[in-house]
Amino acid sequence: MPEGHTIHRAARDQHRILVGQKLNVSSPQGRFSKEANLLTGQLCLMVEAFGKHLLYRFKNGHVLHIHLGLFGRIRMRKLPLIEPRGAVRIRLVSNTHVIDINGPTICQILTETDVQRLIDRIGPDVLRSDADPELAFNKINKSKAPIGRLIMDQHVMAGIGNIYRSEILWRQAVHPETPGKEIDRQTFDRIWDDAKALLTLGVKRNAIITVDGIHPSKSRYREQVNIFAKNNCPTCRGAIRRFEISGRKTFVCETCQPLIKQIPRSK
DNA sequence: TTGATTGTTACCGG
DNA sequence: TCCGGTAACAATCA
Repeated sequence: MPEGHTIHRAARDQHRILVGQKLNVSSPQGRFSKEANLLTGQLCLMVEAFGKHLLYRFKNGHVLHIHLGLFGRIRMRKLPLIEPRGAVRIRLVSNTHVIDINGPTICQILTETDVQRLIDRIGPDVLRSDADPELAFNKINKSKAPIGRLIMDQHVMAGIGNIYRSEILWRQAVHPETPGKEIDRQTFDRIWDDAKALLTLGVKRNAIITVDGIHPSKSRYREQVNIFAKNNCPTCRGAIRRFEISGRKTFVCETCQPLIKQIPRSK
């Protein structure tokens, strides 16, 4: 179940394991052989994440850029090597572990210039300590686009995916169709802080947990959510409305997240 | 076999 | 220029 938080989680774990080691890099299906050849035998200096983008920095200046997209996933296990499972595009092997990356939409080598362009392109990442929420608020504050679109727009702020958007807005009692410019600073801060807290928890538990005080489910899907793909609101038991924003399913409890009407102009 | 999916980008028209 | 819609791509599972 890859998503923003999983990527950060992977970055953090792999950071510990890959950094300071020369990696054996291969492309079991041959699709990224060129990238693998450029990296194999190179010393890994750093692994970091910007939003949902993962960067592996190597001593020779090459940067491996991975984005998992909708279907990609990363698996890490201890040696010994086993047969690649599914469509493994690239395999990173240290002296203790193997990391298989399946189905990324992006798997490429970047130069430092490319990296800077990437970082400039995306908004502040709620999970990074160097993130400046001001940048996100300034964009939201000027936009009449719905907040449900804006908080998931990685150019505005980075890290939130489709499940978290419905969950965060429900938790903060904000209707997803509220225009960005009607979100005041205090409300924005609540959204930002909640996103940060939920994504941090997600990284820690490696599952999307948005219900307070609950642990990952033991079932196949470990997620624990309030309204995403649910029929009834856990608070008021009312029906959850589902509709699309930016072509993605969104969930809202119209009772607990009323759409605040514009204040009529006074004459 | 079909449909759905925790994402992003390019492109086009208004 | 900005905004919204659509297609394309990716892999897996029920």
